[in-house]
Amino acid sequence: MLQKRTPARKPLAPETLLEDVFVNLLRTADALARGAEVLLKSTGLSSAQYNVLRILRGAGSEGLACSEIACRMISRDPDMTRLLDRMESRGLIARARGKEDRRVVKTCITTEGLRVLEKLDAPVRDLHHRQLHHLPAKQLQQLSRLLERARSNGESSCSPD
Amino acid sequence: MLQKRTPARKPLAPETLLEDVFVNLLRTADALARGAEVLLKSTGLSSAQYNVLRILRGAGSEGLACSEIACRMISRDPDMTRLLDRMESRGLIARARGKEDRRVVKTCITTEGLRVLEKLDAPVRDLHHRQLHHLPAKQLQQLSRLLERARSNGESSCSPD
DNA sequence: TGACAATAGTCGTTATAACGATTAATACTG
DNA sequence: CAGTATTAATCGTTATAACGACTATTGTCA
Repeated sequence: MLQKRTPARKPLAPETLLEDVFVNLLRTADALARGAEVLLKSTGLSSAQYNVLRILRGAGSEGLACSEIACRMISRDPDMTRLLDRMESRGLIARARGKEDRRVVKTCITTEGLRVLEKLDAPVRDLHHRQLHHLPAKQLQQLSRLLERARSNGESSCSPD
Repeated sequence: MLQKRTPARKPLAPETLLEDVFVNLLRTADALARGAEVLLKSTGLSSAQYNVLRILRGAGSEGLACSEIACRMISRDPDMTRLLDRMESRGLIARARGKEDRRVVKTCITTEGLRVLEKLDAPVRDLHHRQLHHLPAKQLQQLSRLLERARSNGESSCSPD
């Protein structure tokens, strides 16, 4: 484990290493996200809307508060209200004031929302496969683990899906 | 190298592995990008504008065509014209029609743009350090390499900075 | 050379994002 | 139990992004 096996793939530039990681992360994320947006465009969903639907499907039938959705999202949206407004007007979600705490608004996915989501499940799996299948499973796990570590610094983690 | 040393950090779910990578990539990128936006907010630059300035500083003094900038950007912007409009009106860049091919518009960074950029150099390095210093160099290199591989599928690579 | 296609960039319009201030309901505190 | 702070969500406004259609310049080829 400690034998000198660094393959010197890059000249080990210590100054630009952090920046390389930063840029590569953003570039790769943008490339993957763009693929997803192309796929979603046919349904008229933005990736934020798709993400909300996924979160609501994963949550129980009792629904989630606005702020809970916001904090579970992949890319945080500062104005959940109007994002949900648009989804409600398309019939994808339903909202209702909470009974106990009348400040909160519980949001649920509708059957229409579920239907739209289900039609996307296979294409999305397929997309991920096309995007990432050229990496062996071991490297995918390594990557996933490193990514989690990378953001383990300053992020308030909400309870996962 | 082939001895059974998988530490079983995760139950090796083969179905959700691709999705995990996808979500972790987007989440981590968002976390890092948000830090950068906070830093840039004091200067009034968006991250796209900052990225353009970096690209133009890296390019020679002869400037770059609109489309060249677009294709080197981290997150592609579909409307370079108005992005550059705003930067020009703030005096950060200068534009001029090409002499040989009068279709192209060459864009250069101004001394004002360079000044703004230089004031950000140290804070940005510092930010990257704060965001990522908890990972040892070896893991950072691994991560960088895996990210490059991950997007080596469907992306048209422009000449790097 | 003259028609047609390709390329570079611009612009009109609509929808969305971003920022801050605001309202409403609940929790705390003396 | 009144006053203040906190929390949840909404709204007004401005700027930006997204999507096409459009103009101008250059290349291609019969």
